Amino acid sequence: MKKIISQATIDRLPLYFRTLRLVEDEDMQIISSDELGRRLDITPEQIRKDLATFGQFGRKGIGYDVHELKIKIENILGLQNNWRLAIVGVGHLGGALANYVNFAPMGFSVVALFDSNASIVGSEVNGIKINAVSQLKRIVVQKAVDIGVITVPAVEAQAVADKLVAAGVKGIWNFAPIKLTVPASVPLVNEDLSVGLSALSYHMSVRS
Amino acid sequence: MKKIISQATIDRLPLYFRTLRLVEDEDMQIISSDELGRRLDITPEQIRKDLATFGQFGRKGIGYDVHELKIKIENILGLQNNWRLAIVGVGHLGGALANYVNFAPMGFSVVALFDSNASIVGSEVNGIKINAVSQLKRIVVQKAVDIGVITVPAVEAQAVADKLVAAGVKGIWNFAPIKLTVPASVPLVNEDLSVGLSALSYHMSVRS
DNA sequence: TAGATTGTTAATCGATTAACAATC
DNA sequence: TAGATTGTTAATCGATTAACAATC
Repeated sequence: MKKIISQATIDRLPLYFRTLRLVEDEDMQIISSDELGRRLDITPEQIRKDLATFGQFGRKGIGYDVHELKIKIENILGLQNNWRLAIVGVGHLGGALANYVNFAPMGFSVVALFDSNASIVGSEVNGIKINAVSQLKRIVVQKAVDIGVITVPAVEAQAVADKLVAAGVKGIWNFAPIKLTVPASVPLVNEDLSVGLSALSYHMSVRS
Repeated sequence: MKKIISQATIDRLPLYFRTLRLVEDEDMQIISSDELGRRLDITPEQIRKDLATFGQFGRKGIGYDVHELKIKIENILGLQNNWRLAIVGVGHLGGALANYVNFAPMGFSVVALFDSNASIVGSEVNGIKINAVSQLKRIVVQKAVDIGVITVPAVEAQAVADKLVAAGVKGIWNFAPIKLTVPASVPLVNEDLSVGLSALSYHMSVRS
């Protein structure tokens, strides 16, 4: 599974995955690139190209087996690993993520919460206890956390990232609006809300 | 301001904007593409290319005026419009966005909340009253809402989008994991958390 | 068979990187 | 002046689109 897949393709795979889950629930057995494309506003050529990147398992003249393709994409994305998340920073956003219902169908589960605010340490969110950040390393190891989610203010984010890396997480999902520096061995994805909102503002402006 | 700017460039502008705000706070007057690039992990060539898209206002041998560039990017992105947001769906995520502190420095303000759950209608979040969805059109007009933020479950998202469009919003920011159909005249930006998290999963998998 | 649809190659398009003249 | 740095052109790289043979 070491084949290089372009980031653009990787970013479309979860859309295919989600749609395949939906059509599987509709008891559809086979789907064409055309139908999949219609449901996602992506050209069928693009979809076939993306899928061809990691093998050929469509049937000419027929289409793709929905279940088989779903499992295949799940494995390409590594979702079958059932990654375990720890959220650092249980403010409004961290709390919302601790309750986020769309993680489960993708195989992610939140197993630990951390906050530096002593007044909320010890309480629970969605049945998960909030721990002090001082306990981060111990609990990350104990709970076998794979992914650290950073939802602290920007000024604290780098320190949290450092702690997560030291504790041995395998990846970081950062919501703080700041550039983080982590070892190349630890994949980092930034979820920057200001980017999408600014793009929206731009498109609204040029149109008026 | 009708010049076409590539989406890739548009998506980097908010990063430049944020960094310029920071360095302005550090009382830096002038910044080079090199320094800006170092702070963002973007090559200086890329930055100069992006900025050159909408005019020339750097000084050769010197760099860019921090304040001037900040204002320029703010105007390109249309942030000076001080867009007014309405959030539809005050669950965990909608509630978190109603409290999100990073909107204000970019000129966005949340002016209305809506939810279909009668048991929370009438209560307040961050000092903003939650209204019934049945009041959406009236209140969107009354409060001069520009942007509709969709944080309802996927199955309800299209209906909410239709209502927002009918009420006359100028743009939609969608957090529901589903493809929405809106008129081409209404810019739509999807904030899909599963994309980033899946990409993280992928990178963690290929590395192990 | 005829119609449908994939997988793949070739063509096009667009974005990034490199290079460097202009100039502060 | 010499050193620094922009703005722009050219070269490269990568992604999307088009076309179509293969084949169910």
